[in-house]
Amino acid sequence: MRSDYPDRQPPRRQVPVRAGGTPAQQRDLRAQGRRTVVRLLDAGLKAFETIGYAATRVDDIVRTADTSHGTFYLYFASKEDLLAALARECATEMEALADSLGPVGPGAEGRAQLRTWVQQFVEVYRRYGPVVRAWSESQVSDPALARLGQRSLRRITSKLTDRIGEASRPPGVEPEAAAFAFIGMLERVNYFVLSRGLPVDDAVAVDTLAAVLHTGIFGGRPGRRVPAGRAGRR
Amino acid sequence: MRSDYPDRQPPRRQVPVRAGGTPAQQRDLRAQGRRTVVRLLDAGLKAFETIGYAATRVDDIVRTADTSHGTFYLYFASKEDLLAALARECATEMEALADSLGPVGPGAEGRAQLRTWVQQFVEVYRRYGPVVRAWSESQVSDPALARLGQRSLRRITSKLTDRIGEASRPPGVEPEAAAFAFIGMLERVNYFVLSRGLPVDDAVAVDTLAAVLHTGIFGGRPGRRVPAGRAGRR
Amino acid sequence: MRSDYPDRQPPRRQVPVRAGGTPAQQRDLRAQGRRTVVRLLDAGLKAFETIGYAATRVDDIVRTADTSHGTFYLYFASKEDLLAALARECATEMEALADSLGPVGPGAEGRAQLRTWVQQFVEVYRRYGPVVRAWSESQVSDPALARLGQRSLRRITSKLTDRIGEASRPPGVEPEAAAFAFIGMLERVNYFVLSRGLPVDDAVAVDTLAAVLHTGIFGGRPGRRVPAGRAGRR
Amino acid sequence: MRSDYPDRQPPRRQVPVRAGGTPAQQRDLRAQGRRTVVRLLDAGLKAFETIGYAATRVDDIVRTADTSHGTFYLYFASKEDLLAALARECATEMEALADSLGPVGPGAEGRAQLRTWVQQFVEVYRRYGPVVRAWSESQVSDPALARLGQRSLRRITSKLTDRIGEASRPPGVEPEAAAFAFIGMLERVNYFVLSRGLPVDDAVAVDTLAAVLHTGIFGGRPGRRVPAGRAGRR
DNA sequence: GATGAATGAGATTTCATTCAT
DNA sequence: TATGAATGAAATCTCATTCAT
Repeated sequence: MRSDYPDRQPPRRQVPVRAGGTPAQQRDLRAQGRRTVVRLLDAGLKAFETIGYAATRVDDIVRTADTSHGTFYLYFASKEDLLAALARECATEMEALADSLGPVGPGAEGRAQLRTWVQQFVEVYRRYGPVVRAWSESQVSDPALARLGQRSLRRITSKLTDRIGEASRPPGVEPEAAAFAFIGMLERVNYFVLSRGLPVDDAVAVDTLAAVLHTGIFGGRPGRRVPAGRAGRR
Repeated sequence: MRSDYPDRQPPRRQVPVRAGGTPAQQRDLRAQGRRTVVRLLDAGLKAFETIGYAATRVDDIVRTADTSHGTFYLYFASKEDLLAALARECATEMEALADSLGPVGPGAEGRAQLRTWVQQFVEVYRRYGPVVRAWSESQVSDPALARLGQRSLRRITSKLTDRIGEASRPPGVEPEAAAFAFIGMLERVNYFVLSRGLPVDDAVAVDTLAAVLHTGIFGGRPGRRVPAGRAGRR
Repeated sequence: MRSDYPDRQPPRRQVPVRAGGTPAQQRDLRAQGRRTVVRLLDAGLKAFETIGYAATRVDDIVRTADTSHGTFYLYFASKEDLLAALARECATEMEALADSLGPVGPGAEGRAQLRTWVQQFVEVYRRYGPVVRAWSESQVSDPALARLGQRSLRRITSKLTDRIGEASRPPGVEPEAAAFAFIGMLERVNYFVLSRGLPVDDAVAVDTLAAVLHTGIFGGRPGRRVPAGRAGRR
Repeated sequence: MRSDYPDRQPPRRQVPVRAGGTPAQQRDLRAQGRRTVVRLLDAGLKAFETIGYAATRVDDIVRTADTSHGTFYLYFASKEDLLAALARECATEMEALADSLGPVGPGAEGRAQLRTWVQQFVEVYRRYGPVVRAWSESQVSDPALARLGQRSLRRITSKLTDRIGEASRPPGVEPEAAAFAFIGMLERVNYFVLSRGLPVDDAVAVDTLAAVLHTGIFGGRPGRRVPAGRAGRR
């Protein structure tokens, strides 16, 4: 068995609004236009994923979307404008996710809830990882976009800070710092697993994350510890 | 009191070798040349810190270093070559740091050792953060440089994996995944604190990180937990 | 008193033919089509007025005309084709105006006639100024259109040259050069007043122009001169 | 005899400062760089002259200056930036010219002075005509540049307004409107003569302008009028 | 050793015009 | 008749790198 937990029904997440960028928002699109927007968004996300935001050329995006440069600029003002459109989608999902986290108790149930939440984070991140990274790196020059990122992060960590504050956490754990540790750990592990080929099974990663967060931050009772040396590397 | 631990004497770290890039290594530099190399390395690091590796132009570097384009190429073959030179410095420090981590016991002493180590990580990261990030993003095209990054990361996580495997960790914590969680959490929190203006005191962040890692990964006994709601947000 | 002259009945000018461009002339339009042509012509004139012919985009025109790119090309072959349509209207009016100038005597009556003519020029220019300017700048690539402009100008100046030649002008005034001075002065002053916000009342400008032209070109007797310093700046 | 006036010694005009655009002003150029700036300014002026500001491509300029696109942007931020550099030169000359106009008396001497001034205007315009025209058309988007144009025009017409106000001008001539008529007439006639191939000899044009301005605006006594019909077209 | 100048390949962006509905 | 979508040629602009002094 790869995971200590049974699979849970993931709550259905609503389809994100696939809106275009600045130029597209100044007129209303018909079906064909909306399809093109979606193709461009998908192509952009894929290119950011594959070669990174900075290295992506508009040319890479339009080639993947099977359209022309002219068309790209019909819907987006620039590469950064497309990133912004994706970022808005991502922010919506991330904030909904943050809002869905309930109190985390110290027992097995709390841990299971945490694990479910981590699992959902993984799913969102699997889609929007490159956006999150371009965002968190100083790679955006548009201040509005940077602010959107700050606000989103703040909103998520603020919710986490509250939940951590409610729990009977280990001594030395300051809630706000812990909130950033929480989200930072999730982000990086997902990045390593998804993009950098960390050879760890998804479910194992989720279990580990949930366990570390629960015990290390929320004061979860670990139960009987694994004796040293058992269940070693891979 | 901001920190649970007394300040410890940070072990003296050796001064890194400030070598130039490929062109500089093919001849031997006099004092003036060596000074120019150092100015360029510092300027590069600063620029990467401020505007990110991808957005940094050679022009930004030479302006900060108060020198010229021509001079830059006298010592470095390219922007990436300068990154590589910084990366070699960084790798040296990071690997030395990895090697310095001894076994981490479940008691107060283990936790103190962990905290010292985290503190040292913070110091190295404060200097080389931008290099680490450029490295971890898919922002390098030189395979040798990419390999250097992979190797360094692997060497650190492998050491961490060993130390985690030795400890009697909480159930669900798989050592290798936990090693990545460990390093990822450190990296991101430092990034947030140093570059993104996370309003958390350094010492508090270090305490929190040490506490989470010790309890959540190394099976540290937390002692009496902080009751819920106490010592809340800032 | 703002003007030295009573208002005169401006002679009724016929409504210009609002024909479309090349594509429109190859079929016959129904009422709806004709309305669209008029909307496009007006929108074009307005855009040329506001941002200049060169800077005007087809998009500016169709947005103002509240129609689409596709529709534009249903009636005009290009932006220049629309300019040509406006230019034909303008040429018709300008040449009719030129033909309407009778001999200008040196007395008060000659001056009044001149003033009336200047007034009519103002009215035509108020409408077609941007066309005249696009025309006079080397901004047209269509040779036929350029020729139309040359011919119109020539026809007007030739008429003026004749009228000036008939008059007993001041020494040094060569009729043809004076004709260009005449029309150039009118054009620029109107441009300054209408487009560049020259803070001079219309009637005052017309009076001044008529006075300068009459005395300076047609040898008009000024009567008693205004003593220096009187009726100074605004 | 082509002109009614003997040639006068034109007052030596100082060489204009040939400064580069925004990028060039942020560093100091050496001799080679300054030479390149001059080549680009000259090439730009020539291209604006030949094909008009709007139609000129940066490519036309660099081809004439025998250099590369890259070099162009080393010294100018854009085509408009080069226009601005030329405009600053032009404004300097025009304002100096405006300042040099003394009181214009009604006799032969006043007329001669006016003629000399007109002659100098012709010379400046011969050089900067295209700049003046690009300026006066709504062809600039940079507000600072537009303001420079307004200010220059205002400064010139304000000086002219004063001089006209001092003179005992014909009735109906309002000084400020007349100042615009003055400058507008000069500008357009020069434009027709220089760029549109008006077949009038330079000196004849200058004579005519001086005569019209002197008699029509400054109340100059024309002396014996030329009888109608004499000295007709060409 | 140092520098400013120059380059040109390649990226971004614009926009007149055509097309499919 | 009308339209929004699409196109691609051509323009603008950037910037790592080389060169001449």
